[in-house]
Amino acid sequence: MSGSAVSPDILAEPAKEAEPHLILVDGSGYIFRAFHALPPMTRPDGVPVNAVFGFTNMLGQFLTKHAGTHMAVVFDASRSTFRNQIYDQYKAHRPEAPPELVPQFALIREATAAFGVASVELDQYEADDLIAAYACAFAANGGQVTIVSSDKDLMQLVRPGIQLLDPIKQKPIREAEVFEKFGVTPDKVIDVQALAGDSTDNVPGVPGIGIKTAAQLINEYGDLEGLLTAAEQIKQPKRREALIANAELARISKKLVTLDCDTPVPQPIDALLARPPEPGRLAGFLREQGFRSLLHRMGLDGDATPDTAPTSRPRFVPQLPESAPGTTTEITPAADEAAFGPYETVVSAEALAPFIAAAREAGAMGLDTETDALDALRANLVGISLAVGPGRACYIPLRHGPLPGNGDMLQEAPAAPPQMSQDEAVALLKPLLEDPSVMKVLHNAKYDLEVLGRPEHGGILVSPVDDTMLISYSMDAGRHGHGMDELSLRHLGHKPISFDEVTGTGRARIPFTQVALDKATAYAAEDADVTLRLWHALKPRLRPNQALALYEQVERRMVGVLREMELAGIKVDGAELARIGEDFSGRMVVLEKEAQDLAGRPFNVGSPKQLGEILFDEMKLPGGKRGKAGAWGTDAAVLEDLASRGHELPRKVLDWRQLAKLKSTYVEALSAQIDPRDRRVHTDFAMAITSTGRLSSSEPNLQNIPIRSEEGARIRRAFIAEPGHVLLAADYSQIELRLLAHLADVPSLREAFEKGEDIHSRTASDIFGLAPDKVDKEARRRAKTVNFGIIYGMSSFGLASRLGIPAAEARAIIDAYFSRYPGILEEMERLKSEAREKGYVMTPFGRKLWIDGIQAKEQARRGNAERAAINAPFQGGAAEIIKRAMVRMPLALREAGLSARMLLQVHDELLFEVPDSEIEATSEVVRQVMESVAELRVPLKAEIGHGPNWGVAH
DNA sequence: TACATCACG
DNA sequence: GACGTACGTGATGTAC
Repeated sequence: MSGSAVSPDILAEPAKEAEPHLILVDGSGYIFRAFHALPPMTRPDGVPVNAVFGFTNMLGQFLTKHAGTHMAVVFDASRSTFRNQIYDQYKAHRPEAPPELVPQFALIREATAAFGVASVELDQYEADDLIAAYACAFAANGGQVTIVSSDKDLMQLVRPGIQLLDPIKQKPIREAEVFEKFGVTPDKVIDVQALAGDSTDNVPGVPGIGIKTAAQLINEYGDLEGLLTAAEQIKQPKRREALIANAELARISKKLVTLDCDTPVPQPIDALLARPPEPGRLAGFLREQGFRSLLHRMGLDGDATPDTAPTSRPRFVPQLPESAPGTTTEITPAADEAAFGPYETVVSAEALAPFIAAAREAGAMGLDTETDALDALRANLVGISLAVGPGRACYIPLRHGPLPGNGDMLQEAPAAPPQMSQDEAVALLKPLLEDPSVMKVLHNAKYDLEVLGRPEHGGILVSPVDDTMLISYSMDAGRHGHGMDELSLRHLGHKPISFDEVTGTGRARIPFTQVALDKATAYAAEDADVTLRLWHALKPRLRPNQALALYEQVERRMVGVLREMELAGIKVDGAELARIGEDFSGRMVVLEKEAQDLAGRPFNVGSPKQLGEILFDEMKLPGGKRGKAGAWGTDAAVLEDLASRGHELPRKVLDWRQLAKLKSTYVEALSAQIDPRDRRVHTDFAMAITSTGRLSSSEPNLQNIPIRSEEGARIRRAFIAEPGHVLLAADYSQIELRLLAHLADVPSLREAFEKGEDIHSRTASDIFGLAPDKVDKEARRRAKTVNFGIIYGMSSFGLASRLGIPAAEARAIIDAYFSRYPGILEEMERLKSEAREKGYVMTPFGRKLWIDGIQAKEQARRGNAERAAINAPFQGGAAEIIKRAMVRMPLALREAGLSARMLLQVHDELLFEVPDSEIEATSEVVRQVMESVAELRVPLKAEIGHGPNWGVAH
């Protein structure tokens, strides 16, 4: 694909997306623990529910702390399994399930579903067998697997990619822990169990041999068969006799304890994809069971949980309501209020080791990188900071140079301070940063992951990752900014040292490489410390705010997807841009001269102020309006109006402005952004800027490349595909209007979308009372304006000014619209009152969007907020849909064996670079993913085109 | 640095 | 009776 023609150090890395992670919960373990740990409880109707309560509580707790890309709770389906055919005594003395537990099994499956988690079970197989099958398959495909169980029988599955998590101790069980328990490596566990047997499961084993002896024998003879073959030579007579006499029993035992990776599975792995919880279903379930305390604890018992005051901190949810008062897991004051610094500057492996050990011990760490630029694709790594607990953080400088200013011309050049080499630091840190059992917490992870993933920085693929910026954004979009300093002040009551304080500003700013190590450490280590503390403060809020699924399944997965897109960039034909620029320059010279001749004097055509004075003071043209600064308004609408009245000057200025805009922004600035290494431009997608859930794009902004005018389209045609490739553009058709038809459930609009009709023509027919074949261009144009205006909360005044018609006429059109489309007016009113009462509105997928100013006393400000509230669910819902498509796209393409790269997202459009031979297949995969990503009352439709450049693809 | 303007969805 | 009037972004040039 196109990568072959570009610089390998940028693009050589294969597409890697958010790390697949499967969590398998051993349901039976949870159930029996809950049942025996809790006193009897019944619902009002007498159904026993203590196990249901305990299970629900434990699963809820678990989900506040863990999430994977895939997840399932695995249950035992029946008492009788294939093992009873091998050995009829297997688990024979297990008592029947207590009668009070029996009716709870079904409710527990219901609870699982209410959390949006898959249940898995299969007749004739134990949960352990299914766990083995899924774990093996998932790990074999390169995924990470966590099995939540304390069942030692599962320890045989531990290997790279598969670990156990003890649900009681919350402790990972890996090879070291298995060895501690069985005295052998995980792959030999079944041989040890075959010899030692298991009285609780009635696995016979060899009498007289326990785990210790078994481990010793297996380590000596390799495996069970090796041992049985050599049994004759064993010195101890008793042991020898026992082994010879019970060889067959040992073989049967091995079969009983062996978990077969080839066990049939009842559902494909895809069915285990972590799903968003269904809004209301969990609350409904909890209410049905009468679990009021859980409703409350999960924040499902009323309206929005108000944000905490700026300096107070959210608390962890107590682990169990039954635990004695005061024994909850709230942050202790000591840990909570640890000082921010002093921090350690680490310049040796010896000094780094305790931090690495502490990170592994804690299972989570804060991470931050310092660089010498903001552009992640060019920046050099200057240092790394780690945090392992509140106040426990360090900075590892790597590329700090000598301090400026203290060099003496007569002496030798000043030396750089002693530091670890990057190679040494990477060698020590890479295993930790890639360790699936240690959570790495970053703020704006995309940036650091881009820096650390570059080959010259060790190609570190940090995983797993949490991002405090995205955690905050998932809950609080529109409410405030999500920069670290702001969140620290808001949630930790602490103002971190600012970057400007460390490097200076303006001309005096020095690169981070020139910052003295003590200052650099105070700043950098604090950022890692703050990040980790923010994680502790914010992550537990996700579930009670119903934002966990959004974060885990959408926002967090977008990090890797966007990283790949930014890395890929898009090729721009610089020579073509230069030709366009020449053409525009020549025409601007002519227009400028003509404008000045018409004005009667020279003036700066680019100055709205001078233009206003000429038009309204000197030429005395009518219709001038002053802006808030007292200057005449001269924007395009004003100039168009003047031009339509026959004045020549405004047209010249309009034409000049268009060319000036295109030339400065899209010819000159864009050309300067082309990376000489690959002749591509690499944008930076901001994930937590907008108030609606949209992305934004900057440096350069590739979401506002011209298209509407012919001059603009020339620019777009300078975005090209590599040789042998095309650009493929896929647009969601009318996505916001589809959301309107869905949300307000408008019959006529729904029908038009079902039938694939032109929606604006349908609206024209409906509101102007025209037969479908009588709808002309003008009627359609007006209907289109109304359709979009509705989504923006437009008033009759606004419609009148857009259409150039009297306000009364506009009023009549809007009235016709609302009466012909019942439900829309109600929906608009509902959104306004929801915003007023709760402070936020919701997208159809459950993202809360906070509306700033909705309570304002000033009518103007409040009006703005009300229109924002009306628009937010549509804009935000559309953003949600395309993000879901984006996180599914890389896997879908890979599974289809396609090498297309996703390059850009422009709100309702995805742009791909596709090998010529894969155009058709890619189109189908893209269409399938985009159209199936949400189930609305109307179909989703993607329109797809392709060509050698972006203009043609569209 | 604030404002006006205009490129996009 | 006055007020303001279609949502969301980012980049540029002018003027202060």
